[in-house]
Amino acid sequence: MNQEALRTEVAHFLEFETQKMIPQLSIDCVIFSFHADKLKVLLLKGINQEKLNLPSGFIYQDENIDTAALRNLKERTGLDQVFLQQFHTFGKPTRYFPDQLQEAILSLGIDAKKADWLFQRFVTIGYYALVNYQQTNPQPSLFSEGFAWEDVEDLPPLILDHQALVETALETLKKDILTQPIGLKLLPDNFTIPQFHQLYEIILQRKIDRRNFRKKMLLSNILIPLNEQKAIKGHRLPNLYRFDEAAYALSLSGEVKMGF
Amino acid sequence: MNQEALRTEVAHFLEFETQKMIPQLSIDCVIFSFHADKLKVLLLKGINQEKLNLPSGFIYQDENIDTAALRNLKERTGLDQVFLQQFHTFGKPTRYFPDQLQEAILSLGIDAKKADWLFQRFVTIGYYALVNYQQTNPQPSLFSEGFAWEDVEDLPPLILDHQALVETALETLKKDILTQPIGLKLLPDNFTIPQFHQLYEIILQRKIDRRNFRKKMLLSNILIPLNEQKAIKGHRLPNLYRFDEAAYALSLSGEVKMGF
DNA sequence: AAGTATTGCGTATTTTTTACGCAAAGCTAA
DNA sequence: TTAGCTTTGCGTAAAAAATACGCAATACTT
Repeated sequence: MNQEALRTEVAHFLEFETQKMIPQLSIDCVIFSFHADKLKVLLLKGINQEKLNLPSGFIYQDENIDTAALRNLKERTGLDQVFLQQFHTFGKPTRYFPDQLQEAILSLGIDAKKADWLFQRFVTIGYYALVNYQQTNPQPSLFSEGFAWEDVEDLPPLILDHQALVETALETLKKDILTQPIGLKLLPDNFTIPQFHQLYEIILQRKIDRRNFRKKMLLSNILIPLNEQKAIKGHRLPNLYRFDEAAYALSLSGEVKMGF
Repeated sequence: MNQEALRTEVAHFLEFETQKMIPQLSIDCVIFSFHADKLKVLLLKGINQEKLNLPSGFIYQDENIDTAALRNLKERTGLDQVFLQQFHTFGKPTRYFPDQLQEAILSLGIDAKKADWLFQRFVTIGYYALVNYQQTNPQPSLFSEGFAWEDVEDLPPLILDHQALVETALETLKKDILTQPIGLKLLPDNFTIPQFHQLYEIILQRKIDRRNFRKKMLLSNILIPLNEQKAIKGHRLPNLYRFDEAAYALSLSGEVKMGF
């Protein structure tokens, strides 16, 4: 997008959209996917910014916050039916639009008074999404000029407290692994047990004996064998499975194990 | 408080305080305590309101949201060192100050224009607190005229979505029981195993064999026997214990059990 | 002194988790 | 062709945790 077109869009946003929105409150999305045996998070590159940022958005006055999060997610990924969970709200008093990005906006020739709406302190509601890497088609947002899927175990520098957001989202993912269909939402439709195993090791952040993992998953009856193998070079071919969604849901709805 | 004094206070709040605060964003606290073998939640009675409400508050522009929650909690309970956890943010577009309370405010002779700040849509950040019933000294707030500790299992009608807030807080409490020192924060300093057991049954919402509960807790080493009994009529006297806080903390910090 | 209710302590069984051996399958290199 | 390497798939055994439940001790009531 060229400078002039950007200026027009930003000016329009500040002139007509912001007045329909809740001030000082935003939504940040931590969008996870699983690709090449790694857990990835979608990041955007802000205009004139070195550091990357999470996709963000605002809330219309007549809009439910969950709906706003879904809308933002759709704008950013093109996806309609997304697994989305609120995980935490962040409200340090120093949460402002990054300085460099402020300068970039103003240097477009935007009315500073209008831009003030953006430059106030913002409290942000964090959501995490689980998406299928293959089906996702990321799009940069108004204030960004590119995107990237980054490995959660090797994140580049992020703006503001976005690093903390990702970490908190990961903690939540860890807690939710027994109660949410995380495998179903992150893995491709057809997957192997080793892939599933790898995903668990990343999320739980520890080694899990692969033979015990396999046994437990097979006994739980949530896997439907496809009688096909995945083509991989160098060794025995792993079997492909898909989830029995009903059985998966059932195995999750069971009471949280509490030691009693 | 008489009408005139209330009018003055509300007018002052709207004139001088609201302009230092984040608009359309509030904090609601679900304050739990344990008393007479029941889990209680602190509720306030709004002026002219039939239904009860949770203690609420607002956030100053230069204030961390967690700090704001603590401040509100202190104002409402007099407690300084409180266990407080954010659990969810609620944002239906129809979250407004209750109609009857709006009328009550306006009937004081408050400038309607000023009062509009209060009557906007509000998104609210939910926190839950665990307090020691004995040490708590609840105080009604600006817009309320009384308080009550109500049994979570038998709640009276609440305003807006406050019922949902309590339920979500309870769900969170259930999830947190293995990772947070819930017994320590809710039980009196000296307590019996049957009390602890009762608390667990209420939070987990199911029967737990009392003999297995006792065995597990004693083996976990978090209980220090006091060599005293609690005086209760009608049967054998239960032993009193206090928590070994370090051991309790240690038993919680352990990895979440995930079945692997 | 008998009856009732609750606490404290113990044993036995079942279920779940953990540890780990080993053959099968597919590729590579000699 | 075959030996070697790697990863997958399947199995057994031991350890740990959860569950079920019997029963005596204590304190009050009648």
